[in-house]
Amino acid sequence: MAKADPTSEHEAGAIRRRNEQAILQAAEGVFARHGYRGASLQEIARQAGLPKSNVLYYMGSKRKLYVRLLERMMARWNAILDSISPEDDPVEVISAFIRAKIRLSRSHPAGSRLFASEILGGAPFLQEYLQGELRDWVENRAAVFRQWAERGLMDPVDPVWLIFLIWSSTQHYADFETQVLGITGRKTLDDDDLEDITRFLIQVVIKGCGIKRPAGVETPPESIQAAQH
Amino acid sequence: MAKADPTSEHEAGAIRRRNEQAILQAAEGVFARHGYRGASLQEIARQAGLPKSNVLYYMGSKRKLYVRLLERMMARWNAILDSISPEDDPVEVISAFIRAKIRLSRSHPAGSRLFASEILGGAPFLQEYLQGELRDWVENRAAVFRQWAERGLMDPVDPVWLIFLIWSSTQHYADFETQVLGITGRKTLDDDDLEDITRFLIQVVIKGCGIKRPAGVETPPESIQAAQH
DNA sequence: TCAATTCTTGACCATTTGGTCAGCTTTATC
DNA sequence: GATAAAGCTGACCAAATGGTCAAGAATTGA
Repeated sequence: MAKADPTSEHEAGAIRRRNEQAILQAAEGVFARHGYRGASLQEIARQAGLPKSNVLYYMGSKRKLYVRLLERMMARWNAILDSISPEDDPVEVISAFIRAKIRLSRSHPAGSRLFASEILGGAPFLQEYLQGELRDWVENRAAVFRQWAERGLMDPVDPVWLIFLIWSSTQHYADFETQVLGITGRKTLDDDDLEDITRFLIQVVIKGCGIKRPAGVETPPESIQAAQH
Repeated sequence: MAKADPTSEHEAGAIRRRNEQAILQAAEGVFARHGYRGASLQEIARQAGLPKSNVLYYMGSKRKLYVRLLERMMARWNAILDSISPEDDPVEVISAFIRAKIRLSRSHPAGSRLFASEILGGAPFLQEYLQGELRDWVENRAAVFRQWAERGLMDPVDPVWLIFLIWSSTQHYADFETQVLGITGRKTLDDDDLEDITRFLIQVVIKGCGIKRPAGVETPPESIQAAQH
């Protein structure tokens, strides 16, 4: 007797898709919590509601499963990393980036922690990505920031340190949620909290780096109001 | 034949102290890299240059060893968390805190990562600390920040989010060193880099939160110059 | 000097690890 | 309804895990 109900889905490969999804989700949590070595297929299988053999059947090996999760997270990442040009409004760009980053950490907390765990462990599987795509992206942004600084649209801060500042502070609320909750005594961080945090970070970064709108911009859109005061 | 040279040291307990130190140092690195579950006593023993049995002889169990490392790191932590009063100079206090935090992450990177790994894993061993000492400390600081805001010495930002911002950004350079190095293409972060980062963070936080010196302060000390511009 | 204490470590243990595989059942295709 | 393909999984494996222990070696203190 099959445990899964033979419901509606009739498309080919439906079973595979459903089981893979269950495994990926379970694995993301376990890897995030215990790291690559500390995670066990047994626990992943249990959380996915499947026997261990079945996990191996779909994923091949622990390593392949892990790499697949990393790649999925990097893909989400890349979807955010749209490029910018020196002609863009700095206030708008920085605000949008902070917002997007927080939203990503929020919508995929396990993936975010998985990434953090990988980096903590020395990034054995991500060296290439860090030194390739991500590095190019950072240098691209840094170049634009420098042009903004030259045009007086922001203070001449080191663009790389600025990027890392945004990075770390936004990441923090996903990766260290336990710490934030423990210290604040909350049970969860709700959407209002996140909105507060987002506005706070935008305000501090924009004001702290003296980021200005280029001449000719009149009405600041809603999303940035917190940054003016 | 003993492997350790029977040199100078003649004080009682010298052997124990030396071996425990070797074990603790090795273990800090391994736990930081692989997390509690992922770390193996075998590897710790190897890095300490001792047989596994010897590690157990000194530390009792994996769990005890881990807890001991956490406590050691928390003790270092606590040494930084000196209390402040509303009469202090906000600029001075914030700058000193950022500096101290960076210095700690810098001087004990493995311990810092160990802490991060513990939090990522849900802080199973640190719940008490987070909800006790650390929470009290945060609330204490938050109260002072609020008074500063009332006296117009800083913007009325949420003090808790400010503390977390400082926390996360300073921690980042220890925990995510791999990422920073990979992306910047450096081999190491030297003292000059760290000084740059420190000044940048101090500047952004102080300017970004509109933190001012109280009336009556004339000459800003060297350490803060970067924050004025 | 000699007994007491501390230190050292290989052998060993039960359990868990990632992974294989053969044989089964279910689903898809014509 | 038959054949093929995909899905399923318990039994099994070698290796590694945290931990115990006994017996000997080195150090200490009187």
